[in-house]
Amino acid sequence: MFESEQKNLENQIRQICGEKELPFNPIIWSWIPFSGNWGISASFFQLASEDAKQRSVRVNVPQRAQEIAQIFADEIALPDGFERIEAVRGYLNIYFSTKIYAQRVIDSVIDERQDFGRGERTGKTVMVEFSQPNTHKAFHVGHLRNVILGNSVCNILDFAGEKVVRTNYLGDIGLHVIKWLWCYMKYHEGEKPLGDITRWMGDIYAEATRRHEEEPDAEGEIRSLFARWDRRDADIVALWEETRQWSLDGFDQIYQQLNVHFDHLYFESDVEDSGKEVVDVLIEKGIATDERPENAVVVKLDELCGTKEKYRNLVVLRSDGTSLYATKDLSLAARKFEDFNLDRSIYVIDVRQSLYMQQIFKTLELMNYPWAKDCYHLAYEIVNLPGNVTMSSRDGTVVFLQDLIDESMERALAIVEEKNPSLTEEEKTVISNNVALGALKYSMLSRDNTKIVTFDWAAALDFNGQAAPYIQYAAVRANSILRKWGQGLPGVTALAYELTPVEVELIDLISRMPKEIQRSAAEFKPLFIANLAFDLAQTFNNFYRQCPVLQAEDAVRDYRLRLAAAARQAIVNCMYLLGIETPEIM
RNA sequence: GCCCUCAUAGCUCAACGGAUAGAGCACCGGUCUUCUAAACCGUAGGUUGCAGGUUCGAGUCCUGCUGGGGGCGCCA
Repeated sequence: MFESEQKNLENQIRQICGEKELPFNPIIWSWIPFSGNWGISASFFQLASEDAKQRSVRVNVPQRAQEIAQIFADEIALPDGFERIEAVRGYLNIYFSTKIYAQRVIDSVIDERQDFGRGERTGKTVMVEFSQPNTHKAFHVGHLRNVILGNSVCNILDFAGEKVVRTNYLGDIGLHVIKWLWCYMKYHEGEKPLGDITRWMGDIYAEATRRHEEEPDAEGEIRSLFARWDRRDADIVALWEETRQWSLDGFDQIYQQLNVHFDHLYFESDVEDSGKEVVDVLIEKGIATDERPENAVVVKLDELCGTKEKYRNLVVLRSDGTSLYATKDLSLAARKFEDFNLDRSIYVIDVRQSLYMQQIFKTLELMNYPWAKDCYHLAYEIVNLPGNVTMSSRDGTVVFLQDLIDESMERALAIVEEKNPSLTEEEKTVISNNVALGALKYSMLSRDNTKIVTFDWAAALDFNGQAAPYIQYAAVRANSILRKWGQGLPGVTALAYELTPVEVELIDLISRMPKEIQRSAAEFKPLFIANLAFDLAQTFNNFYRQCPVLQAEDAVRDYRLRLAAAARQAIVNCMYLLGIETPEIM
């Protein structure tokens, strides 16, 4: 928000460096880290160190940095909007005139509302592929992190200025589907899903797996069904299409609950044939080695790249000529760029597939696709159970998504009933929905992508502390002041009193939002936004306690009303980026 | 064997290579006659796994080690 002022200061520093024959480095501005001090800061240790090297003298760097900082503190002509400049221990601290900047921050939030924090359009298009569920299977908590992370990253990239294509890639073919069809035809012929479709589909899949192990004839029956599928027997294809649609409807139910949408869907079945064509090309170009029928078709990456045990070998086609995940991924990658003229292609896939992703990207590079370098694997750690146990449907350890949501909603509802019994049933439902899902999402987004999330019921259902409900509640409190005020927000109000430290801190935090969004987008880390949202909420709660709004004299009241509105908006915007809704009341 | 990743307060986690390593939970004690107490305040808690290195400066970067997790040709 302070770019032009920063530029001005940088230019002055550059000029002074010239005059004093000092080397010039690009200035890295950061916030003054002491609460209650609002302004920007830069350090001059590096400059001092380089200066000494250039002149081949030994200096005490911190001391010299302080001297240099002092030079700038003396020479710089403060631009409008700054009230103080000082050199402190090698740092140059430049303090905002709160009068001017506080107002600029508040005014622009109120003016831009839900767009506050948006970056300039970059004109770039980025595709984010996430979720990637298998049809005919269940959806459990292990799948949740991907959806929540992918969705949030999409929101953030969009807000940061890119055009985002939200894409899902559905595993609608393969052995798991045949197994499901086999079990359905044999034991559930004619049945149709009711209610929780995905659960129903998942139950049949679990049954199929069990029967497959238990029944001696199963293996043969499944194999012959696979053969019929391979021939594209009309009745099998018809059943596949019908049952696949059930799964898709079930996923829609889930995505709707999670408030996640996709702009485009790809299906494995769509890229299977084209994938085999890609493999032919690979063989033709000598990139892939065809060792059929004894062995598979393999891209020997280490051999081709001259690396040792780095990329290993990528199998791109089975020895019987059927396709693999890699077969399809290779053609899908190209198709994405053709279909949407992308600048970048992001894959949100868990960290266990890191090597595989590198293999795919490397193979694309060997095929000389110029966009191969624009593919990026956004790896995240998985969700485990306590004791570092990975959820597995085989072991029956999975926590079904719907169970979690239901339980969470129930608890949230009980708390709303207790805190606010006078609300209508509809209001209570909306609130418990926002609170329950918010808590769930926040718990996954507020830790780094590289950290394993340990799922346990108590933690998932804990609405206290650094969690979404705390943040939502802060926004609700702000809203409550505004509602009680009962009139439109006062117009632009000049600051007519000395801001208290907590007010300055709150405004400071609000002003950081645009930068945090850019940083978060650059690193694909919703965590930064999650942290900012919490800081905002915490500071707002302090403000709420320390600074009376409606009781204050008119000028103060008007200013604080606007500040409360701005703080609320900033919190709501952060939460939106996390895919979390903030209720009006709770 | 090779590669990736994680290790910070009792627990769960933060901390753009910078100033005094911070929150939450849990524990103990306090705060509703004032805009919703789903809140706030206070006390306590640390050799950032170990050893080197780079740097003016390292929880952060590099190397090695220890320990946990993951991955390494016909699963997705």
